[in-house]
Amino acid sequence: MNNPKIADAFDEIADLLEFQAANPFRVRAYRNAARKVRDLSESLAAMVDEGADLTKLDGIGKDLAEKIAELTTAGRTAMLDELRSAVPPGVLALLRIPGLGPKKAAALHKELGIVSLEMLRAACEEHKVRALKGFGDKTEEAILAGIDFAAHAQERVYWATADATVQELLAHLEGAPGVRRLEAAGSYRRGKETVGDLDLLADAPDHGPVMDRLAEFPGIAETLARGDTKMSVRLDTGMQVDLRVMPAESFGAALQYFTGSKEHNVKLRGLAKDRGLKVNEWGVFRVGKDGAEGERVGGATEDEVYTLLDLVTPAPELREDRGEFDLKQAPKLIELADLRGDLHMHTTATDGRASLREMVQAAKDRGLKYIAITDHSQRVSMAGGLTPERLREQWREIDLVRKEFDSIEVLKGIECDILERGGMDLPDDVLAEADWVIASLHYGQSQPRSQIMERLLGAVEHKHVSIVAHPTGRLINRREAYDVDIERLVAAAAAAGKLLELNANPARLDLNDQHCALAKKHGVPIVISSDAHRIEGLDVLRYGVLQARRGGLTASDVANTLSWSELKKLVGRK
DNA sequence: GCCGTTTTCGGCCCGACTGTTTTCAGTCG
Repeated sequence: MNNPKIADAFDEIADLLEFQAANPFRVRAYRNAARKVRDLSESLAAMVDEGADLTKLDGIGKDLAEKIAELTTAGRTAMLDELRSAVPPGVLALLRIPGLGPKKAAALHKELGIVSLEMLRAACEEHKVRALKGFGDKTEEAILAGIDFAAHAQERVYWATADATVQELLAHLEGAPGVRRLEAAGSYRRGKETVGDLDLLADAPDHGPVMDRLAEFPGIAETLARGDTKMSVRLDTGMQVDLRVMPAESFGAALQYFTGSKEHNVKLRGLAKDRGLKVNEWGVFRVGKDGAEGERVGGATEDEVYTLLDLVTPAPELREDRGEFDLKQAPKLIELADLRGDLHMHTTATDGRASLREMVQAAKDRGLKYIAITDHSQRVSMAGGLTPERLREQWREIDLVRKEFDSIEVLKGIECDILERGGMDLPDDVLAEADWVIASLHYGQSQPRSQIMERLLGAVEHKHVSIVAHPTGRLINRREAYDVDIERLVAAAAAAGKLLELNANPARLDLNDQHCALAKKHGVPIVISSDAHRIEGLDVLRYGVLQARRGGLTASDVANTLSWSELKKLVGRK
């Protein structure tokens, strides 16, 4: 059993335990473990095989280590089997309904015997639900409305999609009377690859006008809640937007709090407690001897909050409780302006929509100093992949283009397929002539790990290959990664002096943030590439930069911040 | 269920909002 499956098992255990009203901290232990396992780059199955001490992992104790061993060897754990037999399948679906938590869901199951969304709908329509203690007619109506919502609850959207909505919301709210400051917080501000809902924070003397303004936003489906400081709405797209209106003196504390992540905040508040302080969205407070809230000591800015706890202020992208509390100084993370070249793009020669010259002009317009033209190789027949003859033809065209354009270098590249049986899709003598050779895998994606790794490692060790593109192949929300041993791939790249791509397409973002951190640890340079198939495709680099920042990368960790002549030496091209 | 030079037991972040209640539990983030 692989890491994601183990994480899923722990999450399911947490859900089931919660449903049974188990100790909330025990539930949290399982959720924490699920997250740690998901974040882990090493294969737990391999660690178990090697007899590694899993309790060395943060959040994994004796009990969870045993369950991991059980899951990796037997593919199941007795505890989960027992929980599943105790809770009818379908009951957990109730928890997806907004407003239904474990307590209410358990009451519905216990009192009315409800085991599915369909039964729940019938019970609501027969008004059996409102008769239960703790339920009323409003709850019943909310559940009925929530069933349809839960049935097709949307998944988290790409950061890029969320960004478009955020910009519209901010532009709309800026017009509200009295608004002094406006920020988008939450996972959006942390630059997470997907965003579930939007958190907006406003500094205004009075909450009324700002909330009224939000209510007028075109595309609001309904208002979910509205109080003195907090308002929640749902957009037509299904996305939820939470607005908080806070006074200026609390703005920093509020921004810190609503930026999260949850795990970061839990840790932060624990650290505050150790220091005799309390942190909430209103500020930082001393705690009296009797535990009562004491003097307020700060909270106007985020820096103030962190400084009061003797911490450096981590960039929002780093706030995931993945070591940011140990920072002695804040790293200067990479920025979009640091990128000087783009080394992965397509033209009409294969499946691109813009011609060679159009791509060069568009790249030059965007201030890029060098680009590599990297169309597909012949194996990718659906895209009209290039044979050696057609590739050489394109390179002759590039010779001409080089004379037509100044102030941008155009490199002769290729995105060469790694064949299903292993080996490269073009002969060595052709690859030897290229300035830049990308190796990537498009076919045989469901092969077992051993085969996938043989292909990837073969490419890494190939003398003419510069880099492996979209190394895991995952498509966010759509396709799982190939079965890649990322730890081994990174180690091999380090040994061979090769580079790895961070593909900036919002649907790929491959490598992911944790993989970037792993590459940095091994000293493997990352190249952030657009993989553009049209002119506008060149504009995705910013999403790659966000992902790189989440991995803690600085400009010196990213190879296309170098000039081409520096980068050429790095990859050993003549 | 995890964790620990203050602890191997007793902690484990904190507050807003809603609905169903007459003071609070449940849910959510």
